[in-house]
Amino acid sequence: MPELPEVETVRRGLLPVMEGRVIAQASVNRDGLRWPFPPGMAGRLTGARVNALRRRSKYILADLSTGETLLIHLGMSGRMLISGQMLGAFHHDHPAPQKHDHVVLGMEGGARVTFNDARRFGAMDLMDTGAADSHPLLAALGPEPLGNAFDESYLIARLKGRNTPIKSALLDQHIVAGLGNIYVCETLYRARIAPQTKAGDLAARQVAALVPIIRAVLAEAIEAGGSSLRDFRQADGELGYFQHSFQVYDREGQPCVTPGCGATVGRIVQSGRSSFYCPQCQR
DNA sequence: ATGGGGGCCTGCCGGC
DNA sequence: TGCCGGCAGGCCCCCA
Repeated sequence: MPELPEVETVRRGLLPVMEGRVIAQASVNRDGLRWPFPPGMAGRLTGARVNALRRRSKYILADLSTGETLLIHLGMSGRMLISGQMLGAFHHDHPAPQKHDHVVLGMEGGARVTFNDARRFGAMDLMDTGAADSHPLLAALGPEPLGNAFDESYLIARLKGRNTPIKSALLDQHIVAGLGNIYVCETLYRARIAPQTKAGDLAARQVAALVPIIRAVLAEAIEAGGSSLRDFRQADGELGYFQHSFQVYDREGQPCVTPGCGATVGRIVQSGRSSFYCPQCQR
């Protein structure tokens, strides 16, 4: 599921129940997910106030009153569920525990945040807040695509001479942090660039054009997520999954949506991942 | 350093 | 109905 827009949507959904609130009781139902949890994680979370809830790339970071920061990564199948809180006009009681509920944060005031992750590719870790930027998972990340450090000259410099397909380059979190398979497909479709094109073969103006397209694709998805947040207040409390219409992703065999194109969306596999693209529009 | 492939896990879906 | 292969929105690690 979660690329940058989905993670940002989860963060925004968690804000009203977590930011400024104390974790009254943390409970952990297994030793870890992708990696073992840090020693004594439940105890280190219990009693801590969440001073700020931030996002870096696809990671959610909760700065705690204890001087530590909680890192949360949703992996492929991680979900956050809020329960026991007045949400709009509806009150959500605590549902029965579900399979794969791994971590439960009981917040002061009665809300409950449950981290469920079937495939367990997700992660949680704790670090000193002052050293958060040097955490192994964060230290080598490229710039935020919606931030000032990501601009045309940066991307041109990073892609220059690169022999890897542009699809792989944009998926590389060291180059730009937060894009995943869906939004790279959508970006290349809008940019009319074939996913197989070697990154270093693109003209500077083509690379420059990618920057505002990446920003727009992500901003539109975040906007769609915001709409889903308003809807979810009257739905079921599960954060982060929202209906968003894609132009090429997962549309293999369907007609290209570009007016007058008439071609059929294709799919190729690059480094083990599906790339959806229009063979007519994307060159 | 760069690029490609394997592996981690479970669930779901389509075909037989 | 059941079984099986293929697939899934992420990311680390190892190899050439």
